Amino acid sequence: MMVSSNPAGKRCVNPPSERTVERLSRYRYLLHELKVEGVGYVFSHALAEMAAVSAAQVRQDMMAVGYSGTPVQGYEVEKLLAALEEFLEVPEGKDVALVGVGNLGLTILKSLVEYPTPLRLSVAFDVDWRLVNRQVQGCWCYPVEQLVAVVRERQIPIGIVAVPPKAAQEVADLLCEGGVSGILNCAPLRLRVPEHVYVSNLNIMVALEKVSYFAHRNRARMECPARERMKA
Amino acid sequence: MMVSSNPAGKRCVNPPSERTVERLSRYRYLLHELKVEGVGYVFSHALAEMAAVSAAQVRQDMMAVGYSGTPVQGYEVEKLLAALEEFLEVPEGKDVALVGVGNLGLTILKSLVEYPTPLRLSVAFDVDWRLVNRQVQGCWCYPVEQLVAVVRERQIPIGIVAVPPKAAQEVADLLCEGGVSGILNCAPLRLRVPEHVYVSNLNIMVALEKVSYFAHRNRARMECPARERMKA
DNA sequence: ATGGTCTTGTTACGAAATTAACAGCGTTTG
DNA sequence: CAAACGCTGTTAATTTCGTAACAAGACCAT
Ligand SMILES: NC(=O)c1ccc[n+]([C@@H]2O[C@H](COP(=O)([O-])OP(=O)(O)OC[C@H]3O[C@@H](n4cnc5c(N)ncnc54)[C@H](O)[C@@H]3O)[C@@H](O)[C@H]2O)c1
Ligand SMILES: NC(=O)c1ccc[n+]([C@@H]2O[C@H](COP(=O)([O-])OP(=O)(O)OC[C@H]3O[C@@H](n4cnc5c(N)ncnc54)[C@H](O)[C@@H]3O)[C@@H](O)[C@H]2O)c1
Repeated sequence: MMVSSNPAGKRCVNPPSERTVERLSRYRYLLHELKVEGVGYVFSHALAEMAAVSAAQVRQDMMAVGYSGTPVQGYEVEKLLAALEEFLEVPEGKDVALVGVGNLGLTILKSLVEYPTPLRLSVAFDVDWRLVNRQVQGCWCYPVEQLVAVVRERQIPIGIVAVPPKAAQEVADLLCEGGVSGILNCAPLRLRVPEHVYVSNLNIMVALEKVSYFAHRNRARMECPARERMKA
Repeated sequence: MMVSSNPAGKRCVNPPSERTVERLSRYRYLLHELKVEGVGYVFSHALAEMAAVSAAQVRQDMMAVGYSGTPVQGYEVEKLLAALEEFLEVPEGKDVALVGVGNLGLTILKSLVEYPTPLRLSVAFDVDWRLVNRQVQGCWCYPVEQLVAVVRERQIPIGIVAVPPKAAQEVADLLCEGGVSGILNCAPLRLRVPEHVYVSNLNIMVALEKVSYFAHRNRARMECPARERMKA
């Protein structure tokens, strides 16, 4: 028994899926909120309610983390939060580089400073001379020509691509050359990167069109006996 | 044979999953790009490459749409695009209401006007008196007090919640009272809505933390024989 | 103390989604 | 004209995912 709780090599057993990690990230945020509110313990079904998942899902996810709660009192908020933070920990470092300080870039920059995450947006890059060589929201903005050097020097492991689509691939190449191992891509195209670099794509429009589709569909569900969904 | 191609009641057969609709939305964008570039035909594996999915996945998705390509030439870009647009069509209307014209709201507003989608951001709402009763990016911004009336009057089916977390539930209640059937929620909490209202949550931080986790994990994959991924 | 009532941890099952395989059919080429 | 090739449409298989069910354990009331 007691899987996935070996102190050192935890990440070789039971590799969690992307979905699982997404949920763990949400749990972490919710637990942070609970801690701020002074809540000491939380049940799996309460956490499930907050995260819009099932209680069984929460418990199974906790199994992946390796944290055990006490049967009747539930999970101790602080302990579980600490366990999650350790599980999501990045040995490589918590620094993030933002490329493209436009509308979206600035939004991300601003929201990262107030979001409770170990990740820290350390540096930003842009081509616009009006934006570079100055502090933006407590984050220094370099000209993009210095990207490779700075990212390599500071060993920044993660980059955010928030530039227009035409410049996205070029910027991604620079980030990879600088040695990042993960990229959050906000441009609506597929980035071509070396195999060891992980890429996640973010597209608000896709999310919006999904809402559009299912909004209509859900309303018409009384005339068409689709399977039940939205269980709350 | 020939499933899911009944002209009128298409959406009662083979209900597509959320994942499927997300992919269809991406295909639609990619096909739009191809059309602009003057490309006439596209193969399933080419589209798959662009969308970062498998060719079999593309073909199966096309089956859900009900569009058939020609065996050797592939899919006709314009025809397939039209089929996708018809499939994703919303009989209720294409109007979207944005609530909260702050950093994120403005970003969405600006990017929606240049993104090729049938959805149109018709109206915006905010509490800030400096933002309301004027045009923002070609979109009129009302005070939030008029939300229910305007949304109901214009029968707007979709709302975007881009306000601070503390105001999110309140705003969602107003949207539901106005009669929307779908909400894109950008606040990091679960909205409580009537059962017939579809909600999709968007959280950039979760995406970023996912990148953080798997970035580290992928780089260490040569010492730990995880299953192969990122197949390109 | 002890029985009852809650929880969690874990296993097993069912559903869903992705991948693989193959038959059908234009197109093209010799 | 025939035959081989290449891509699609569809079905089948596999793998992944989520849920349900249940044994074990802590607390509480009596
Ligand atoms: N994922 C989404 O849902 C979503 C939403 C909005 C925007 N976007 C995308 O995000 C990207 C940025 O959008 P935006 O609205 O912030 O655009 P923007 O024009 O406001 O900002 C782009 C910034 O990138 C900078 N830039 C341009 N070329 C550069 C280069 N080669 N190197 C470094 N910096 C460079 C520009 O100077 C500008 O500051 C676009 O690709 C857009 O499609 C995505
Ligand atoms: N999903 C993400 O990844 C992501 C990223 C950034 C921000 N956010 C979230 O989006 C929301 C907005 O972020 P932001 O950076 O744009 O904040 P912001 O403060 O810049 O903008 C909020 C806007 O909402 C308006 N507002 C406040 N209360 C309102 C009310 N009751 N009715 C109508 N309007 C109201 C404010 O006047 C302001 O214009 C926040 O909940 C934030 O957490 C999410």
